[in-house]
Amino acid sequence: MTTQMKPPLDAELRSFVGYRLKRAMNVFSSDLAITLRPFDLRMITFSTLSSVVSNPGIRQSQLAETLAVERPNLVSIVDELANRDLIERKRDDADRRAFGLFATEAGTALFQDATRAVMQHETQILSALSEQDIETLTALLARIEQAK
Amino acid sequence: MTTQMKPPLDAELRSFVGYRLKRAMNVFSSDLAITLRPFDLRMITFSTLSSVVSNPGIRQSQLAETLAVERPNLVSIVDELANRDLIERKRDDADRRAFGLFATEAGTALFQDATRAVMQHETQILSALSEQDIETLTALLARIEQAK
DNA sequence: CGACATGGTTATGCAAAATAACTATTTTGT
DNA sequence: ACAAAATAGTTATTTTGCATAACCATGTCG
Repeated sequence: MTTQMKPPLDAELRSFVGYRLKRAMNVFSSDLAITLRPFDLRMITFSTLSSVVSNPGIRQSQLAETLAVERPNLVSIVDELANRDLIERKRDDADRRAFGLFATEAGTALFQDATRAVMQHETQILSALSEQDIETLTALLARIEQAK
Repeated sequence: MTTQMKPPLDAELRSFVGYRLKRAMNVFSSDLAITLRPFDLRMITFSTLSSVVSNPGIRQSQLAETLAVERPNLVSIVDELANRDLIERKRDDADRRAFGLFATEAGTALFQDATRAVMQHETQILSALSEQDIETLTALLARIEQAK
């Protein structure tokens, strides 16, 4: 007698790439949240910190644009990081409406530690994929993103 | 003079697959939401309807498990579809705690129309990818999902 | 100078997602 | 057979993410 494998209840949905994308994303992000918890960071605060570390002096409006976050929502995110002295708002003398954002030493250090953890997380969750697979995946995702 | 391409402000983040995944997912899902609007369906109600059409008699608890939705949150989703007479709750005589869910004729019809639209949407948003690419992507996403 | 645009903020609303606690029914263990 | 535990569904509540409108301060342009 052959082993009869009954199809999952979402078999039809699995024919949609969008559904697969969402499922993979859920696994990935809930797992990543756990990785970031020890640093008291969420995905969005990690992303924000990353962009500030890599782009000293970046403005909130640029950040909002970059991370696809509404400006009003970015305020509390920046507040949170600033209150923890991980980043600083410095008034821009040339345009006194704007702030330049800068990571503090503590912010840079935390970011480096968190980055190591995130990289470890990625290699762990992607352990079933080869380097080549990951490049392929990245390229395919980029093409979807550009399809906008 | 060579054209100088300055790196995007999220260049570092783009080295993370998780970030790419999220960005691609955002494009995909906000676009899909527009596709579903004419049918007055959201991603989750479409998914629910799909599972009910494909699995007549499925229970809410199975549905919640399948779609990775908390049971309490599924109640209002099922309510919504039931109020629109797209699905029906029928008491299970064998286990009178449970309901079996069934799509009505109208529900099945709407689902078929919506499915056509979603399939069209997918071919459109994935138009830059070959059949082979899509299969590859699907397989890679499945492996991430299983990495749980 | 006055009109308009831009950077940041506040307030607010809405929907998604999670948790606790409850009723009704079924299953389990002795 | 019966008490205890488990399961199906529900209600109520909270938290969070995401979006919009309206506002202040500053800068730009006619």
